[in-house]
Amino acid sequence: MATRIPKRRPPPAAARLESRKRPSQRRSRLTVDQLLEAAARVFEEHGFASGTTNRIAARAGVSVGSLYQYFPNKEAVAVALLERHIADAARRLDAWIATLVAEPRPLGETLRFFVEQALALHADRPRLHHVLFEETRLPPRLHDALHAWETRAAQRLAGLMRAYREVRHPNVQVAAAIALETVEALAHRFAAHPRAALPPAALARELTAMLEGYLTGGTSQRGLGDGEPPAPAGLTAACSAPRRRAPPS
Amino acid sequence: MATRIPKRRPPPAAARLESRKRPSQRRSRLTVDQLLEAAARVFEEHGFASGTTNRIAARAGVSVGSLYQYFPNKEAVAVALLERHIADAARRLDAWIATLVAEPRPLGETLRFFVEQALALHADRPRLHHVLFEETRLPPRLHDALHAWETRAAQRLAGLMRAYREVRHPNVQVAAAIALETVEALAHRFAAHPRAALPPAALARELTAMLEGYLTGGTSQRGLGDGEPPAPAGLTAACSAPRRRAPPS
DNA sequence: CCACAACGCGAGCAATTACTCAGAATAGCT
DNA sequence: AGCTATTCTGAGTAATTGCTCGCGTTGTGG
Repeated sequence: MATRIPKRRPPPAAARLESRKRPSQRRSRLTVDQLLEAAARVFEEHGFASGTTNRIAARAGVSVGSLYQYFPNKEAVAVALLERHIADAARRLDAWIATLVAEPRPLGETLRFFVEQALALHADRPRLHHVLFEETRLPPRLHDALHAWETRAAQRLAGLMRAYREVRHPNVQVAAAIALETVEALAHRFAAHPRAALPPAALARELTAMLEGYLTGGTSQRGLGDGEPPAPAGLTAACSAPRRRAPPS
Repeated sequence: MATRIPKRRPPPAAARLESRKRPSQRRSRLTVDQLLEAAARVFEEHGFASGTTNRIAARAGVSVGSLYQYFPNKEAVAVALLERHIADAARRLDAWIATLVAEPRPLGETLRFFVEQALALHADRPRLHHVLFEETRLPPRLHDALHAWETRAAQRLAGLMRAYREVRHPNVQVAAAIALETVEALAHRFAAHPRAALPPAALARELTAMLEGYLTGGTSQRGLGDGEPPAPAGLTAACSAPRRRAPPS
């Protein structure tokens, strides 16, 4: 079949994309929790398309009817899972930013911590991650939530970076956004398909180095206009280039 | 329904994952081409799960029967599309590496070209890309092909980098792999979901700067054992570090 | 022009799935 | 216990889809 979501029954009912019903008794709250955990496992195992609602219900030890009492449709289950994940990530981000603000550490350590946290966050249940983020068609609301999260994270990271004198990038906001996207993108990619040639430790080390170099380098604000021959035959220049932290002469 | 691929009919036929039949007349070769192009469009529009074989056939102006004469199942269509794409990418990579070897350019320009090519490659039909790479369960054969392509690309890039004296990373092979993965990951990410805050031009510029800094910085081969205070307050060191391509002592 | 092979057709089968509904079971209260 | 709202049940329904098969059409070699 295939995700026939807002189709089929125009007059009767099923168009309500909202939550349908909220569990009020303890029993039902437990049911919802079991359903969500079962859904996570089933999606992990079968993917979104083949992760059928019947399978989810069975795995949770309840009947399909119960599932549809709390979720208007299959997509809503995935969305709930996604929201739960986003909330968790946001909580973690806040926590470690608070830590770093409370007791500052050298830039290198901060970045390394950041990279490792991001990698760890994605290394946990990578298949589920993939199913939820890539296979599921997320509704606009979720898109917005994700965007908001990312913006907030970039701003917080920028704020953190501004505290370091070594960070010389001309536009900290942009630099933070790039750094965040880079880490996210690579974490995503390596969680889904680990590369034997680049084990997690090496990845973390290299990525940290790359970010540190990027943030502390004063490069790239010319760009745009390109041109300008940057050294005769593509050589010589190494550290000789004008920008350094402390101009030698 | 849902990708019921190697199921259902054990004795009769349909288990052959190979190509089934090859078109020999001109007419049939045209049919196959039309089918592939139609499949690309249909997958783009509906995703893999809802991109039904009937729809593909209809879009191609032929009947389903004809589709199944050349493809053993739906998945095979996606795989064919994917193989076509990989071949194309490999061809482009070879072409521009040849160009760069023929007439060398400064590192910055080379990197910028590399970044822009990668971004452009993914910016073309991003939705189709996503469907094929993320929504489709690719068979081991394809996985291997992709891995091979990536390895080859990394090696070629490393070879190219070795020609630049400014490239100071202690392990060019690793550096090239990281650079490649980074560009691929970001290209992928931004093709799928462009960020208004980071338009393509800015992304290309920043990414180029980041890579250049990374490749020309001698940082990162200590790491691993961590600890060791990296200079009083995380600064100074830049190109000053001792390691270069050739181990000093 | 003829016979044979390659190719194309498309109704329809069998499987699979999202989702419903009428009633049974349970919890919470007096 | 008795009563009501909440929760759970699961067989059933309509839709949808991958894929087949028997037959018609077109190309090719002689």
